[in-house]
This record gives sequence, C-alpha cells and structure tokens, in this order.
Amino acid sequence: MHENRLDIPLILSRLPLFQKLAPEQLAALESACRERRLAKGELLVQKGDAAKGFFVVVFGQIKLAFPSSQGNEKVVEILGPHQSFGEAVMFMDRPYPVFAEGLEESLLLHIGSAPVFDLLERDALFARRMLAGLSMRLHSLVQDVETYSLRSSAQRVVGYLLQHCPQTTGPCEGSFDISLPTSKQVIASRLNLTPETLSRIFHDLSANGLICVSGKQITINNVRQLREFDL
Amino acid sequence: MHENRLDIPLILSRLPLFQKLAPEQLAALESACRERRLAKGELLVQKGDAAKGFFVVVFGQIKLAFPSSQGNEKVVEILGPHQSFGEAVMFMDRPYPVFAEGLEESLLLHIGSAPVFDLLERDALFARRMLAGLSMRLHSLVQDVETYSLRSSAQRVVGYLLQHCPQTTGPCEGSFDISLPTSKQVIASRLNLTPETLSRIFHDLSANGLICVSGKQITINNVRQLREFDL
DNA sequence: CGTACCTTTGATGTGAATCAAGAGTAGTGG
DNA sequence: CCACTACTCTTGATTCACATCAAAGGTACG
Repeated sequence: MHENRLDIPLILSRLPLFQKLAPEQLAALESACRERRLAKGELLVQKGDAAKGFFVVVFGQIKLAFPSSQGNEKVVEILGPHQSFGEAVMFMDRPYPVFAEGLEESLLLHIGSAPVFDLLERDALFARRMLAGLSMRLHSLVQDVETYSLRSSAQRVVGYLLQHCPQTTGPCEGSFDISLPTSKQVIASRLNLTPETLSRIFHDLSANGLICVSGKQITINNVRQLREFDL
Repeated sequence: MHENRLDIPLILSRLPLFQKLAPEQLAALESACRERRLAKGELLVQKGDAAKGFFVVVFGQIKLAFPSSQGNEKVVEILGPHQSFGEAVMFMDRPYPVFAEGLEESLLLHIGSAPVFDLLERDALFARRMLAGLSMRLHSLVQDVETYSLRSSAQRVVGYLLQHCPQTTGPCEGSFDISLPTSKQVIASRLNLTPETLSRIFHDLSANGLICVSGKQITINNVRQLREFDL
C-alpha cells in the first residue's frame, strides 16, 4: 500500500522543521536517518530509554503514554504523519519520560542527533525553527494542563471535538463530520477519562441533539451550540 | 534591602542561559534590558498579552497561573530568583496562555526579543542553551501532566515535599527541614488541590509521624518512609 | 488592637472511577 | 460462511476521593 523505496529527502523537506534546507543539508540528514517499521501494539521506546536522536512519523499512528503501576496507562499524545517526537529528550541528558507504541502499522524515521547538532551549528534559521517547534510543544502542554485542571470531563470532550473540526474560526454554525483517529479507549485516556465516562458523555451529548455518534464517525450538528456547552 | 544600582551584566552572566558569553554580547543584552519592579499582588502580564521578550526574576517570587471563570485560579508555576519565563511565547506568535503576578515584592529584568534573536544568529552555543532550557521546561511540564493524571492528592503532596528536599539521591534516610516558599493556598493550587485538602493531608502525614508542620516549616522525619508512602 | 487574610476542622455533596454484565464488532481458522 | 475468540463499547449500580460549604481559630500587619 506504500512504496517500498522511500524518498527520504522529499519526506524531510515536507516537514516544517526542515523546510528551506539546502540539498546538501538534506543529504547530510538523510545519511543519519534510519527507517523503522512498527507493528500495531509494538513498543518503539520504553520509558527510561536514552535518546540519541528523534523520530518522525511517515505514516501510521503512535501513542506516547505513561505506564502506571496498575496496568492502566495515561496517553499523553497521539501522533500522526509528519509529526515528530523526542527532540526535547535529545537536548537533555534525560531518559524518555514516556513510552511510545504503535497504534497501527507505522513507519518512522529516526534522525540521529549528530547531524542535527551540526545543522544547529551552521544554520541559525534551523535553530529558530527548532526553537519554534519546541515552543509550540510547550504551549500545547500548557493548554493540556489548563484543560485537565479547570475543565470538567464533558468540557474536555467537547473541547476535543471542537479542536478536530476542520475550521472552528468565525461564526460558523454548520455541522461537521469528524472521524476519531483511534479507538475510544485511547481517546478517553488522552482526555484523562475512563472509557465508561467517555461513552456516557457521548451518550449525553447525543441525547441533547448536539452530536451524532456512529462508531468512529461523529457528526457535530451545531458547532456554536456545542461550543456554548458548559455543564 | 537590595542595592539600588544593578550590575546587569553580572546578573545575566550568572544565568545558565547566558553563561560563557563574551563581554560585548552581555553588553548588547544589557542595552535591551528593562528593570521591572513588582509589588506583592501586582499583575505583571495578563493572559492574552503579547510577548516581545522574556523575563528573568532577580529577586522576589512570581506565580504563573490560569484565571478561571469562578474567581478561583490554577497556579502553574512558582518562580524564584534566577528563573525565567516567557521564552516560549517569544518564539511563537501567540499570546501568553497564563498571567503572571508577584507573590511578594520582586524585581525582574525584561529582555527584549531583538538581541536574543541576534544572539541566536551568531552564537550556536547560545542556541543550544536556549534549546536545552526549553527542553527542560517541556520535561517538567510532562512530569506535571504525569503527576496530575496518575497520582493521588496525597502522593502529589509527598512528591512535592521530596522534590524540595536538599538531596534525595542515594539511600539517605535522615530528616530534612523544608521551608515552604509561599502560602499554603498557592502551593495547594500548584498541586491541583484545595487549601482544605492540603491541610488535611498535612494533618494525616503528621498523625502518621512522617512529617512535622509548623507554619511554613516542615520537617521530614524519615525521607525513605515518606518516599514509600503510597496510599 | 482590630481588620483582613490565611489555615484548620467538620459536615455534606458530587463528579467521575470502579465494579459488573451485556452487546456489539472484528479478526481467525475450520 | 459460520462459529469462536477476543476486544471494544455500552449501560447500570455502587463507591470514593476530593470539592464544597460553613464556621471557628491563627497570624500578620496597618
């Protein structure tokens, strides 16, 4: 379903981080890349592993999560194509604080730290992009902390749905279709909920006519109404 | 109680971020610095403000927090001398996601973004330090998310106390004295607790002989025992 | 020394987790 | 194509950790 031979420079050049790099810079990166195929359920990194580079998702889906004593786990992030992770651990002498596991058959690129440091040395624009990337990551984590701390479970679900609307800017009041990127239990964990609670919230929202749920397909009947939803 | 005239280059050179800079680089930064005094309870930045630089705490104490509809707020971070904030917003075109307020009479330096970008352009080591700094910030936020999601209130308090032990490495079993950096209600909010709950947890830990509380002074009687505390 | 705010303590309430069955739904192999 | 297993998802009953409400000390400070 995917070409066997990868055009790595092309993939790299499509990433925001690596845009506008000279061909020879891309070539240097390419030589430090390793392809990594990952089966569904396969572990990519353990919590505690050392990082000697970072990962880019080419296709598939990866979850980052904390393990927990009682077998349950807390999903921190669900990553799709063109997203990357592990940059921060690469810049510190710290082990991975989370583990990474394939949610489906996936392909990743691992980019060794040496050429990244080399690029940083030579290319100030690249450094700026890297800083911007980490800053965005920081920002969304801060948002998560806000969400977990001051919003109810239903508000978190609503927020999640609205975030996954194609466009929620402006006074758009129409209806939108969303396809959940993965199983409801994983999404529940991402939202710090049990699957049971998520199911009940979907049920309530449906009962109020705000959404329609059919498997992974969710229709938001009225975006504005949903946005004004505050228990 | 503090000297009126500040030796800004000295202050800057003591920050991890700015170590090993050449005198002329420090001078460039100095010219972009503005001193900012802040009274207790005074607002430094509103949530939503734009950032045109970042802040360094020289002395005093600052809290970063989210406002909330019902007057209550969620404290994200308590900053003391030599700590900085606002770097991430500076690298993005985003407003502050939190507000900043003085917890006591404080002095800060505001460092304009222009010379920082300039330094990034010229000094790869500086860029590395900046990246390392943001990475550390990211890491501790991830830790916070872990703490909020999978640890009970008592475990969060215990974790906080242990983090504030002088040294918790090795098999040290001795007792330690901690002085809480600010009021219990602010610490409660930082730990995502109500003041009532924090008070009760301190009470319980005292009743079990694990700690002694006297105002802001807390004695940990047995570090190992406290660390093994899991409700 | 009084006002304003922290902190403690107790009684009560509640949001979401947990426990416990079912009801889809999906892959597997005969 | 159908049974068989294994999940994932839903639904209901119950529990529990923590918040909320209320009121009484403490403590700091003008």
